[in-house]
Amino acid sequence: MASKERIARLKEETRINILDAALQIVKQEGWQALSLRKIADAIEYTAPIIYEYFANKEAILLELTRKGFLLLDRDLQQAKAEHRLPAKQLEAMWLAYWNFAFANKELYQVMFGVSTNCCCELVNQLPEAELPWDAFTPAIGELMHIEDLDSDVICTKYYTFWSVVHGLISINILGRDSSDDINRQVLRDAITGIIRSITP
Amino acid sequence: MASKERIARLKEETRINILDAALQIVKQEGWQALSLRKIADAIEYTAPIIYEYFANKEAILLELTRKGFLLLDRDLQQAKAEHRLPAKQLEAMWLAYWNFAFANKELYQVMFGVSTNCCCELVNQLPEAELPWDAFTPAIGELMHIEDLDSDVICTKYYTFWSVVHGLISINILGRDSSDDINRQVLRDAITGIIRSITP
DNA sequence: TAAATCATTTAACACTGTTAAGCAAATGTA
DNA sequence: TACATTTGCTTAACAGTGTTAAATGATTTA
Repeated sequence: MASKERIARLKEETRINILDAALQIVKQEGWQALSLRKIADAIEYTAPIIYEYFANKEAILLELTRKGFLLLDRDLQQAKAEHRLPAKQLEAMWLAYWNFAFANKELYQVMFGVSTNCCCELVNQLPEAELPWDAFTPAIGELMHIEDLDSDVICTKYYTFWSVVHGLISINILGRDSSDDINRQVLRDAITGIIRSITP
Repeated sequence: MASKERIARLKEETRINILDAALQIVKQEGWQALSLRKIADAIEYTAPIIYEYFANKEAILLELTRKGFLLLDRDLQQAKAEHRLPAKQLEAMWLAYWNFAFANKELYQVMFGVSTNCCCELVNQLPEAELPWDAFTPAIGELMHIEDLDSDVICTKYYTFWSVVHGLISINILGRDSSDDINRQVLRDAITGIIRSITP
C-alpha cells in the first residue's frame, strides 16, 4: 500500500527532473537546442521514457510555459504589493515584467512565440496564461474609475501597455545592441506616457 | 561566349526559383514547415543542388529577410509620399508597417525572431535591415526640429514607436482573436499618443 | 512457483540539414 | 575525331531530430 505512494512519489520526482533538465538546457543553450535525447541524457534515462510522463515535446514546452507564468505572476504580485496608488502599482508591475523577461530570457521566448499553437489555444490549455491580465486590469480599472474589468476600454489600455513592453522586450531579446540606458528610458517614457494618458 | 551568359541567366533563374519556392512554402505552411527537400521538390531538383546556390538553409532565410525589408521599404516610401506633414507621414507609415506585417505574416516572422543570430549581426549581414530606420527618422527629426538623426532623443522615440507597433503585431500574429477594431484602436491610440508627446 | 504487470531499453521509422562520392553529359583540347 | 576535363546533377550516406513498437528483465500478484 505504502509502496504505491513511494513509487508515485518517485514518478513525480522524475517528472520534475525532466522539467528541470529541460529548463536548464533551454537556459544554457537556448530553446532551439532542446532535444528529447538531451533531456534523457541529463536525467540518465533513454529518450522514450519521457513519453511516460509527457505526451510529446510540445507538452514539455507547455509545462515550462505554465511554470513561467506562475513565476511571472509571483513577481507581479510582489511588485504590486509594494505600492498603494494604482499608477505606482502599474509602473512597478511593468518594470517587474520587464525584469522578469531579461532574467529569464529563454523562458520568456518559450512562453511567447515558440509554441506552434496560437494564444487562444494557449489560454484554453493553460489558464495560467491569463494571470498577467488578472494582475494588471484591477490597477487599470482603479486608475480609470471603471468597475467592469472586461470592458473594451480597459482591454484596449491593457493591450497598449502590453504591446509597448512586449515589443521592446522582443526587439531587445533578439539581439541587444542599443544601450540599456536607452531601453530603460524608452520603457519609462512609454509607461508613464500611457499612465498619464489614462489618468483623469 | 554567349552561351556562358545564357547559362548564367539560367543559374540566376533557378536561384530565384529556390527563393520563390521557399517563400511560397513559408506563406502556405509557415516557416517551421520549410525544408530543403520540400524546396527541391518544388523546383524539381534534389536537395543537395540547393547548396550550389546558398551556403545553407539559414542563408535562404536571410535572403527572404532581405526581400522582406525591400518590400517593406517600398510600402513605407509609398505611404510617406502621400503626405507632407511629418506627423501625418509617421501615422501613415506606421499604419503601412502594420498592414505589411499582416499581409505578409509568415515573412514578417522570418524577418524578426526566426533567425538565430541577433539584430547586430543581422544588420552586419543585411544593410537592408536599416531601411525602416532611414525611412522613419527624417520624419521624427522634422517633427522634433532636430537635425542630428542619430541623436539619442530620436533613437529613443524611434524605438518607442517600433516597440509599440512590433509588440502589437507580435501579440496579434501569434494568434489573437481579439477583434480587429480593438487592435486598430490600440494602434491609432498609441501612435497618435506618441506623436502628440513629441509634437512641440 | 507460475503468471502478470511494470519500468525501461533497443530497434526502428520517417524526417531534418549537410557532405562526399559517383555518374553522365557537355565542353575544351590535341 | 578522340581524349581529357569540367559541369550539373543525383545517389548514398552521416548524424541528428521526434516518435512508436517490440523486446527484455525485474517486480509484483495469484
